[in-house]
Amino acid sequence: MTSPATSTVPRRTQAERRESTQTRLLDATLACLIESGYAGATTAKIESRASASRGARLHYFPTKAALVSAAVAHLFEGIAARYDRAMSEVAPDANRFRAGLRLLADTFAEPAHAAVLELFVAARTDPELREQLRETSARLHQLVRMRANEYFPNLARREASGLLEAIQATLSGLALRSFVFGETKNQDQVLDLIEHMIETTFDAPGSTRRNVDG
Amino acid sequence: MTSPATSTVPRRTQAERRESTQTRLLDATLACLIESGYAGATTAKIESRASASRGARLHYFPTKAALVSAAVAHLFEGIAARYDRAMSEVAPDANRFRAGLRLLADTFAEPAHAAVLELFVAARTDPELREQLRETSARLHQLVRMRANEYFPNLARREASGLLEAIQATLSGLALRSFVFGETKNQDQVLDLIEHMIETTFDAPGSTRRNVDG
DNA sequence: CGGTAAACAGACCGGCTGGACGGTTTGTAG
DNA sequence: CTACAAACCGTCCAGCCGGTCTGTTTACCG
Repeated sequence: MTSPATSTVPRRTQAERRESTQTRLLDATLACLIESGYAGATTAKIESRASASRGARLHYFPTKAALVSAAVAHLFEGIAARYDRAMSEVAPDANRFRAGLRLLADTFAEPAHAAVLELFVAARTDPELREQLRETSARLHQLVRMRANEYFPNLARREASGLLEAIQATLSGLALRSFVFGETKNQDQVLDLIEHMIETTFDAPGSTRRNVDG
Repeated sequence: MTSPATSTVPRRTQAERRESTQTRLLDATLACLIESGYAGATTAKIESRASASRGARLHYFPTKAALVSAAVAHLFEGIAARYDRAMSEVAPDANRFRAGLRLLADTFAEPAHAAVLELFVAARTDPELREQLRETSARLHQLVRMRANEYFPNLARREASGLLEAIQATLSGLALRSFVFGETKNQDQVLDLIEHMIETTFDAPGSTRRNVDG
């Protein structure tokens, strides 16, 4: 752009280089987290995977905590975006509650959630990381709640208060087992069951509410 | 026993010393796991907490993996025993399903379960530990299922198939959040809700079953 | 252009972790 | 009471992890 390409190097601008290196480092951090766990995600591995030098990483993230913190934000940003997009793509004619539940289950099942799991468990014994996660996870939770209220307004009623938390807990628990042992055979069965239970509870004639669907 | 107590030392037998040291090491391993997480549970910390020397630990557990493996068995043994005892103490006159659920929730909330969590997550990226856990956790799961079938036979019916897994997943997910952030305020609310949902689903007049209670 | 600062590179070091290993104490059998 | 084995002790060492630091390249501004 600013000068003729005298060499094979594309001659990127500073902002481009900066952005590229940072993103590579953050993505590499998450990949290592998923692949090797929190303890196994050493700075050397991350730098190597990101094709960045020790100095480069240090230039942007002076400490490992800073790197991981930034990666957390990066991760939740991606999860929120994907979740948001998936929710808005739910077919309006189909059983929306069912579709929404499956979509949520899918986001909990994707590999990126393994990184969330690693970070949560690591945060249990790391105050600094915990505070970082508390804030970021609260934001994500609020997004989920907003979307849920928007798509399934009846879930916001007090009779169903705690239902969203219960669903998240269940999906989180299912994800834990599947991540460790790769057991997915019971997953659909369990999903069908809780779906059935929710519909029975909140659609029953004698119940306080008519329908969980929006 | 074999000789007069010439000194203040109780003069323990070999088997006693052996048992004592091993138990101290295993308990210390679990305590460190709960307190510092898997990565933070170093052999030095464990030895120090167990008041055992490096050599003593090495004598019984040649490697850290051996120590952790033994600790896993020790842990699940304890959990199973406590769980078993708690289940058998459920008052037969009270609402047994409700009591059983609360009891199960309690076992998931106790600190020992934090060690389970650490081990599960560590096992995700450690094949050796994973195999060790798979077997042990399958045994525990089977115990829970047996007790559940024994106390609440209606849960074993096919209409409720997967309910036990769903409950375990939910409690596990709730425990995760509470261990990291210490949030317990929503816990009772969620418990009430799923209890209500289960009763509504399986006690409803139009339902296939009458009562979840035994 | 030329100079400055940002982006990047890699050698170096302190600290820690876990294992090996020779030596010491304690229990028990003959 | 003595000899052997099990239980136990603590130092040493190789390897790794993460951070500091000095040097080099690249982009941008005047």
